[in-house]
Amino acid sequence: MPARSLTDTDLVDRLSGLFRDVGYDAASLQEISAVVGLQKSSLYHRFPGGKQEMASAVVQAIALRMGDVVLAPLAGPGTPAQRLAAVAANLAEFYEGGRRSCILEALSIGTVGTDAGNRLRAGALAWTEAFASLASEVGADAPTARVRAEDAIAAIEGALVLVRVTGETAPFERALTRLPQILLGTT
Amino acid sequence: MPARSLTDTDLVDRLSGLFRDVGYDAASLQEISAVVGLQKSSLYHRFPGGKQEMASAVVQAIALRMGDVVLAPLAGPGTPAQRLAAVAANLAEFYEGGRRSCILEALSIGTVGTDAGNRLRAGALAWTEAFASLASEVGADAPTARVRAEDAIAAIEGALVLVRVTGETAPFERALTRLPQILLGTT
DNA sequence: GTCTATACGACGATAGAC
DNA sequence: GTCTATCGTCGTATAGAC
Repeated sequence: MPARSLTDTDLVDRLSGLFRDVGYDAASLQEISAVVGLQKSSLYHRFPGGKQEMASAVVQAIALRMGDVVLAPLAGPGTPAQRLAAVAANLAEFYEGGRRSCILEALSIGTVGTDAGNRLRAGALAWTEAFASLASEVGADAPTARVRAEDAIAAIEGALVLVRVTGETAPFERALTRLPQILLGTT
Repeated sequence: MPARSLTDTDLVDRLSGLFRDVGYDAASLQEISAVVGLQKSSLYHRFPGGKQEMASAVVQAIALRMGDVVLAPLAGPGTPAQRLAAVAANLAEFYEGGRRSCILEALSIGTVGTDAGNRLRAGALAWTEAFASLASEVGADAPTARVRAEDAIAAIEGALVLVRVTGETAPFERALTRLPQILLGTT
């Protein structure tokens, strides 16, 4: 089989960056082509389903990435607070201090296909369950744990929106700082 | 002067609905034309600056609307808690229980022009100051008040994102319920 | 002020050479 | 697997009749 000029990983990474920055509909194939360094027809060779399949692959890749960023540290050793601190550090890096958008938000509006949409929902659910599981660990009952998890994710997502509108990153940094309060009930 | 088949208010209201639902780039002139019931050329008569001017007008109109929804009740009579409850009720209606997106989020991604972008930032600032002013009223110092205001808005925006992805409106309702805690420090 | 008709470039997507 | 070249459609925007 002929060599790929770009690994699937690199390809999807660049796609992710673009979709996170401009959303689905504003990401034209022309711009995608420029960003990844492949002609449009080559993109269709990699993604026969076109732009919608690219979006779907991006969501899948980021869901996988969130496994490393969120799920893995939570399953690791240390106290709940220590593990959550590791997650916060990872999130700060993943969102580049709040300057990059979340795919949950950037790809949930517009003409994205059902495939990517379903994967987005699944990703949100997985994230929620991971956070909820940590809350349970420190004594919260199931409904409370779920509420805390959703509130924590909402705090992050909302802060990212605020940062994008205002240009000020402080709200995002605070959202990460407040994670223990929201999730563990630490005062 | 010839009669308008549609008032400016009605026109912009319908534009707002569409932009809130699909964002800027996915709102084609064809769809806009169908939604407002005017031909594309008539839209250019009303908005010589094209789609970007439509988006700008939408942001301006919603900023005005937020005056009634948020600023006015906060300036009215009653205790801070009572006034905030009125705001929460208005927000529940404005966002239709979480099923409609916020323009701050829907129009802050993609190829929206600088005009709409500047108005978005101004709107976010006005909202922040209104909330911060309420927090000050119950004893928070200026920096704390601002932090509380931003956290409150982030909680709402994040909940709206979560609702759009998952279809569950509970996080949004909780965000409104928690407004007093976040903003007034009520436990 | 709204309409029909149209310009024309950009869009997503495909064909076929290498 | 990537490329050049091209398809047909839809995008924003305009011209000019009424």
